[in-house]
Parts: sequence; structure tokens; C-alpha cells
Amino acid sequence: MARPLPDLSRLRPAGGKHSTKRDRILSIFLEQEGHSSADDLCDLARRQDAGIGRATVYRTLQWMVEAGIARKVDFGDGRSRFEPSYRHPRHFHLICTICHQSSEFLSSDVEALVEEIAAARDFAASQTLVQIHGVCEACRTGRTGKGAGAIDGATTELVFARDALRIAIATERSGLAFYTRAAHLTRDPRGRSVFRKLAAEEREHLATLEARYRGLTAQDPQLESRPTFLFFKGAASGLFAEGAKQLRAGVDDQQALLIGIKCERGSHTFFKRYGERFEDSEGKQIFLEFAAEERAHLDLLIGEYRALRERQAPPVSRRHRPRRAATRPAKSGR
Amino acid sequence: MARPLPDLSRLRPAGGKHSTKRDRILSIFLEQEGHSSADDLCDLARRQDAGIGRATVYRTLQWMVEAGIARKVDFGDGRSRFEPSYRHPRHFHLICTICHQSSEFLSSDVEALVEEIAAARDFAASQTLVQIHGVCEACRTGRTGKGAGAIDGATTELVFARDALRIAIATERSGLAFYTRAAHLTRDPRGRSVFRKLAAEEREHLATLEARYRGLTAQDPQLESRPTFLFFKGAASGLFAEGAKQLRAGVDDQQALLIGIKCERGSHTFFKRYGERFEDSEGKQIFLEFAAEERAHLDLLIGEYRALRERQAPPVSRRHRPRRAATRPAKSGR
DNA sequence: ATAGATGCAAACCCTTTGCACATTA
DNA sequence: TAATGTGCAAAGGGTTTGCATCTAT
Repeated sequence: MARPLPDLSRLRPAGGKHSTKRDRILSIFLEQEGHSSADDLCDLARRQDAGIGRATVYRTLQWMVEAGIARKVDFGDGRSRFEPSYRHPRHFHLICTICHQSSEFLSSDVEALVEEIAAARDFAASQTLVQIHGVCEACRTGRTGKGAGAIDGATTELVFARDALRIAIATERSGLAFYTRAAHLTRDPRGRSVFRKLAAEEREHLATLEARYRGLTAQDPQLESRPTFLFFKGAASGLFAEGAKQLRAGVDDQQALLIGIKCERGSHTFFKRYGERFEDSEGKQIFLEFAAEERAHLDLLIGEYRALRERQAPPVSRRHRPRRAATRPAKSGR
Repeated sequence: MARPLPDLSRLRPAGGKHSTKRDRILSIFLEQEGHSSADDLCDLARRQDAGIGRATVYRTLQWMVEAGIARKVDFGDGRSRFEPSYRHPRHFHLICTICHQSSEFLSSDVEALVEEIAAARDFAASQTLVQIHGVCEACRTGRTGKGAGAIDGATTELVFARDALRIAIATERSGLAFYTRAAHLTRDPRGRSVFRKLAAEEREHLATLEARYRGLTAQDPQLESRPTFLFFKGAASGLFAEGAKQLRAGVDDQQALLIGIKCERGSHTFFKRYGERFEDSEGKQIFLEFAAEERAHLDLLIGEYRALRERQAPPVSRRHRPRRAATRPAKSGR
């Protein structure tokens, strides 16, 4: 379960010299699964090097926090705990009151609500803490604790990437269905070809994402069975499903384009905002790449929509049309 | 700002004798606004009775927590704080890192998400902690801190009741609009009279709720201007708005009844679940009363729907009628 | 009279700090 | 050599506890 050690030389924004003891404590910390207390680490370190003092452990931990290698977390049991922060997104915690293990999750839905609440109260939020205290599945069923708690930082990053990919794939599938249907329904030949093109792109991109997903699962055979880390409901895939439903109700070519624009715009905004929220990690990258993809589709659709309007509307009457119709297609939906 | 003292004799599930010092500490605690630390209380208590020892304060606080008078909260600053819990719903916190004041909020949306997440992880949640750390409006703008932090427990209960009433009133208004429209559209005379009756009931109940709302604001002139305590989005009022939209799309009497049933059922479920979540308080009562009201409407509608079906459909051909032909309104109508 | 409450001081726990010494650049 | 890391022990802060002493019932 050893994780790939981060490049230590780059992890020294806090400055400082090399030192055997510090390196030892650091590497022990990084090997740990879950959230260790200073005491835990001190004991572990002393097994390798009996002469390590408590103070050094505390000082090293402080240094790690400053250097961005670790984050301090308070589970309310009187001692501080530390978790790796390098390429490990901020998250929330489920904390078992029996075994004191904690497992991590992220809910962008919760984060979004929290943002709204802070805004409503004129509060400049800098950090949000969500802890669910209770009894974990392993403690309740009495089974041995091979549960969600036993996940090290490297795995969390994989799980995060997995969940990001799952969201992206679901959206992509949904988009593919939408464009396939749209291509089917569109009468205007040029519009049809655009939808076909987009469907093809979605199909190709879907294949890429699926390959990437397989690549991930190859890194950890248990990856797929691990519990969800990233919870989301406001997913963009719902947009395309909604769009497809609208298509089914019967629309003309122009409306189909508008619906597509709405979906892609929503999706792009969603993934961009989503991606920006996270810290450096593969998951973040997946979201941002996906956002860019959607952006490209959006531009294509907008161009096509304009062209269609040009073709359909005689230039004379153009000035009587609302100029910015295409920038706010949302109005025509629901 | 002294709150009505709770009946102490009933607050002694933890047992124990009377004692002047304990009573003094308790009453000082209850007078406090916000969240006091043991030290705060000790200082305050010593102003009235110099001979009070730290240990007594700690022991009294422990006793208060056991007796359900107080709740211990940890804001991560190394000391425990205590907040009144008598008729004071569980809530979350916004914590200012500058002035260390904290203000309270409740988000049933967040709670619902948390429940889902815990369920997904097979985790038996017993308590959830949400803390938003950051800088409050008062500290940011430099204005004197008459902000949201300065709210004592009694006020929180009022604000909670206010928010509960606001939700109920919004739903009621929405329901009134729905039934008024439904009465207008319904051709079947009996069905029309049912909708009229419901509209009248909603109007009357609305008046009751508004009177209650005025009663609340009379208790605290600033009540209306206080920040939102209870955040919610999954409100039931949206159901009726959706229902009214469906009515507009053109439906027959039977369908109108079905839509009404759907709305009332959703609303009832929502308020019941909502109300049950909270601890004893006026807000809880408001939700539960409202749920009962909706339940009565629901029963009435269901009865009417059955009667209508009996009248309209000869038993033989009943099963051949398309039951839900127009549940999806045409999109082109917009 | 007796269980329970109180004050004081000491003990506790986790964490930080002062200082002499060791290590690193 | 100068700056930084380390160990030890002591000090810190918040909180709890042991024990003799009060105080309600």
C-alpha cells in the first residue's frame, strides 16, 4: 500500500535543511492509512529510531502542515490528527465513535449549499468542516475492519479520479444519446450533419474516457468496489436527459440546436466550476479536461445556430430580431 | 434579552439536589448570548459569588449536558463551548475567525444529503457537525458587531418558528393559487366544489398562519430583519407551482384531482419528515400541524377522486381508459 | 444522617517552548 | 561557521479528580 512518494525536494516551500529524523517521520506519516495523531506517529517513529523526541514529531508535523504535505484535522477527541494533503482533495469525514476510524467523502452538493448559505449571511467562508459521527458498518456488523476506513491517501486519489470519470462518462453517454436522437430528428441536412459529428465526437471521447477508466481500475483491482468518495446530484448528465426529453416532444432544427446549446453550456459551467473547486489531482484534471471538451462542443453548436439563422432569416429583417438571442437560449427551455 | 427560564424542576433528569451555586451558574449560562466557554462562565459566576471554583463550573456544565440543558460544541480553538439545548434545535455553525463569534443555521437540504451519504456508506450516523469557518460580515465591513452572532437562544427559537411559518405560508399561498385555478378549470360541478372548498380552506388557513406570523413578530420587533436560520430548497411550495403549471397545460377533472393529490401527498410527506427531524419547539409544531392539514386535504382529494371515477367510469370499461394521458405538458406552448 | 455538592490543589492530557547540543549546508 | 534541527525537561492551557468539607433532604 505504499504510495508513490511525492518529490520531497518540491515539497519544501517552508524551507529547511534535510534531516534524517524529519525524513523518517515524514515517510512514516505518508505510509499511514487514515488519520494519525502525533502520538501514533511518535510511537511508530520510535520503533525505527528510539531516540526521537516528542517535540521533534510535533515540530515536524507543524512543518508538514506549513509545507502543504499534511493537514491538521480535529475529530473532537482532544488530540489533533493529521492527514496527507499532497494531491489529496479536501474532503469531509465520517467518524466512527467505536473504532475511531474515519473515512472520507466529498459532496459537491453539500459544498454548493454551504456556499449559498455563507453568501446569504454575508460570510466570507474560508473552510468548511463536515463531520458525520456515528458507527461504521464494520463495527455494527462485527466484521473485521477491512472497511472504508482502511484507505490510504494514494487510494483516495484513485477513488476520486474514478468518481470523476464516472460522472464524466455518465454525462458523455447522456450526451451521446441526445445527439444521436437529435441527428435523427433534424430535417435540415447541415444541422443533421452537425449533430452526427457531435455524436461521433461523443462516442470517441466516451471511448477515451472508458479506456482511462480501465487504466485506473488496472492500478487497483479493488478500485471499482470501493465506496463512493465523491457524491453529486446536480450532475450535468441530467441536462442531456432533459434535453432528449424535449426533443421527443417535437421541436424544429433551430430549437434542437438551442437545446443542445443549453445542455453543453450547463455541462461546461458545471464541470468547470466543479473542477476548479478541487486541488491538484487527477480528478480535477478530468473535470477540467471535460469542461474544455464541452466548451468546444458549445462553440460549435453556437456557430451552427448562427449559421442556421442566417440561412433561414432574410438579412433585411435581421435588425428586428433580438441581437443576443443566441447568448441566452435558456429562456426558451422550461 | 432574558429568555423565559425553563422549568428547572423538569430539567433534572440527571437528578441531584438543589444548590445555590449550581442554580447561579445555570442562570448565568442561560442568560448568555452565543456560546460560552467554561472560563467565560467561571468569570461571570465569580462576579456574583467570588467563592465559586472552576471545578464546580465544569461539573455543573457536565451536569447540564447530561440533563439536556446544554450542548457541548467544539469550535476547534482548544476549549469547549456550551450552548443551550432546551427547546433549541440542533443546528450548524458559522464561525468567525476574527471575532470568534458564531452564528447558527440549519439546512435541511444539507441534512438530507448527509443522510443519503451515510446510508450509501452503511454508516449509522448519530450526529452531524457542520462548521463554516471564515470572516463574518461585521468583521469584514468593520461595522460594530450587532450582527448575527448576538442572538440568544430564545431568539433562535423565534427565528426558527418564523422560518417554519414562512415556509408554511409560501406553501399555503402556492396551494391557494393551485386550487383557485383548479376550481376555475374544472367542469365537473362536484369536482369544482371540492376545489372551491379546498381553496377556501387554504385561504382560511393562510389567514391563521399569517396571524401567527404577526404574533411572532410582535414578540420581537426585529424578528423580520434577522438573518435566515432555516435554509431549505426542497420546499413543498414548488410542488403546487408545478401542479399549477400542469393545470395550465390543459387537463380534465380527473387529472386535476390527481395532480392535487400528488401535490398534497408530497407536501404532507415533506412537512411530516421535516417536522419530525426537529426537537421540541414551536417550529417543529408548525411543521407537524401543517403536515396534518395537508394530510386532511389529501384524504379529501383521494375520496373525491374515487367518487369521480365511480361516477365517470362504468365498471366494465374502466380499465380501458388511458389513465395518465396528459401528464407531460406540451413544450411548444411556451 | 447521608448522599450529594463544593473548593482547593494536584493530576492529566496534549501541545509548545527554552535551552544546550548536534547536524547540515 | 552560521543556520537549522533535536532532545530533554519544563511550562502551558484546558479539563478532570481526590479529598476533606459543606449542605440539602
